[in-house]
Amino acid sequence: MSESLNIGSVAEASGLPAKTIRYYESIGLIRPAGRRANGYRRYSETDMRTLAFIKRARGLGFSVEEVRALLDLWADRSRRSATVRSLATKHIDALDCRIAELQSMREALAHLVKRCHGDTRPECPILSDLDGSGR
Amino acid sequence: MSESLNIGSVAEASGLPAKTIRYYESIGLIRPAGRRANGYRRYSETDMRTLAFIKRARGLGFSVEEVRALLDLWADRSRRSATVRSLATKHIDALDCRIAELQSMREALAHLVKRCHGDTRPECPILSDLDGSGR
DNA sequence: CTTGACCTTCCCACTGCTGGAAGGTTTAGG
DNA sequence: CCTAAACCTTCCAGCAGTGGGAAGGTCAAG
Repeated sequence: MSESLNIGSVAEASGLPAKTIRYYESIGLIRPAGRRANGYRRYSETDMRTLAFIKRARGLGFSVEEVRALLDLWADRSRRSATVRSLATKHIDALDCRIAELQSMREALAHLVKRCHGDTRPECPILSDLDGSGR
Repeated sequence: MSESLNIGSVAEASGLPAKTIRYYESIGLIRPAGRRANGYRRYSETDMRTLAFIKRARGLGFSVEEVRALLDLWADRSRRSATVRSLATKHIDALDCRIAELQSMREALAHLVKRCHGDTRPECPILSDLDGSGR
């Protein structure tokens, strides 16, 4: 067992495109993969777990830099859970911020749409609002 | 009146950085500004209104391409308000989509944070979840 | 006359990939 | 045995939407 895998196999297994894996290697997010005699990258089960970790962290919206920090913590047996928690909490705040921003756009726009007839006439409160001749 | 303005003045008045205004010109979002004898860009009140329009549309989260379409509609006296409305509605859908995405990240992460002690010990449900050894 | 605030163009950096070109390798089928 | 497909490799370029900064021209105040 523990047969080593080509990039296509880890890609499929981890859910990350091969391109993305190479990219992660190029920016030093993961260690350079070992190579076979023919130059192909060789991955282990451990590498696969790392990639799956990254995929999940990205899925929670962590930036690549944050993932880097999480990977360090993951590897650090003497970490404090408080450090991880604070990183996560900061990220939640950022998400809340972004959500609030989008919601306020959404509300403003929904309000304008409600007042637009949406027919064949050119009069449109959406455009009126945008050009400052609001109302 | 109608004195013409330098880029710095329209920038301040419209709220868009001068860099951004030049960028919008370079991608053809706005028409190339006229030039003074010394090569400086020259802007009119009309240009200012256009820039303010763009700024507001961007503030509602419309992409530059969407803004391009909105500008066309704005200039089109025979437009149908239905066209504008449908563009805006599509954008609201996109916002809703993005908001839902961020909220589901937020929820998932908040759930993990709640279960993390956040103390000096290394055990951390956040990392456990990320590496797939959840629970 | 000099200083500083403008303006110009240019090119690079960022985030996080994604696509494509040009080429080497391996494998399955005829 | 040959070919075609499906892998893999590297490198280069691009997306959005700016921001930063270099290197230089211009203009108004003191």
